Amino acid sequence: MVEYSIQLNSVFSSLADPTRRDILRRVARKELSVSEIAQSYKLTFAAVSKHLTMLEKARLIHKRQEGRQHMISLSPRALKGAATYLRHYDGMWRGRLDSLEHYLDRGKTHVR
Amino acid sequence: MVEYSIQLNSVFSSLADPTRRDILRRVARKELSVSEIAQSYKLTFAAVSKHLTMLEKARLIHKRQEGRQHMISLSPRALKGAATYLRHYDGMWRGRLDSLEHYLDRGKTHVR
DNA sequence: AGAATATTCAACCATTTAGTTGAATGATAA
DNA sequence: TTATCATTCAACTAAATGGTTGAATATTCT
Repeated sequence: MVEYSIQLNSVFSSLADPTRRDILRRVARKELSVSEIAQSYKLTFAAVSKHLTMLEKARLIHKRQEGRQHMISLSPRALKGAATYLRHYDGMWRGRLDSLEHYLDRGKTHVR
Repeated sequence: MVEYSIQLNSVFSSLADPTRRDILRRVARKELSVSEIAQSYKLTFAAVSKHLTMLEKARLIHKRQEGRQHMISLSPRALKGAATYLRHYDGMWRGRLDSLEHYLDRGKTHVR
């Protein structure tokens, strides 16, 4: 709430669902139609369509219409924001990492 | 659903909430008690406590008890999984990026 | 025009989430 | 022991999520 980037909300909630992550993985390799995507899951067409709507709102995919088919491709710009966010924490698991010493220090202060 | 990592679910849903991201940012700088954290938000104590429970389940924070206070610190191991996931897509926004040429190519195939 | 194909919309349901309030637990201080 | 402080639990509500089914829309084929 004290934070700048509202986009991270939709990007991270999109990534929180395994079906959506799987869709991203697949359209990253190759542009696919909605039908081609939907066939891979035990879900209804409508359910997959909803997932795609979410991914599109988060700007993680791009949808273009080709005849009666809607072709989906990855639009990785938004992912970059999330990656940048996480990279921010990169130093943390190198420096004061959850290493053995870390836990040993924890132990000490805990006894205090 | 076709996917390996179940942990990514809880990590990404944790990151989807701006309050939780803000908590992470703050405890990354300095270990803080639950009270100290809660004071910064207009939420009730209980609400913040719930956020912390979520972050702990996602293994993004570590909670240790010191007297009657519970001290919270960042536990960045889990974030690494998310970062690794995103790094997977790193090449994408360098190579076939949403650049001008990309859209021009799109235009061509679209006409076909 | 009519049929078939591809996708979305609308209405609904169950579950989860984010919040509240008030009581309960646990630890320290008087 | 009693009071106080720090935190959580329980019960509740409103909204969001992830799913369904069936109708609606848009495009292409005959």
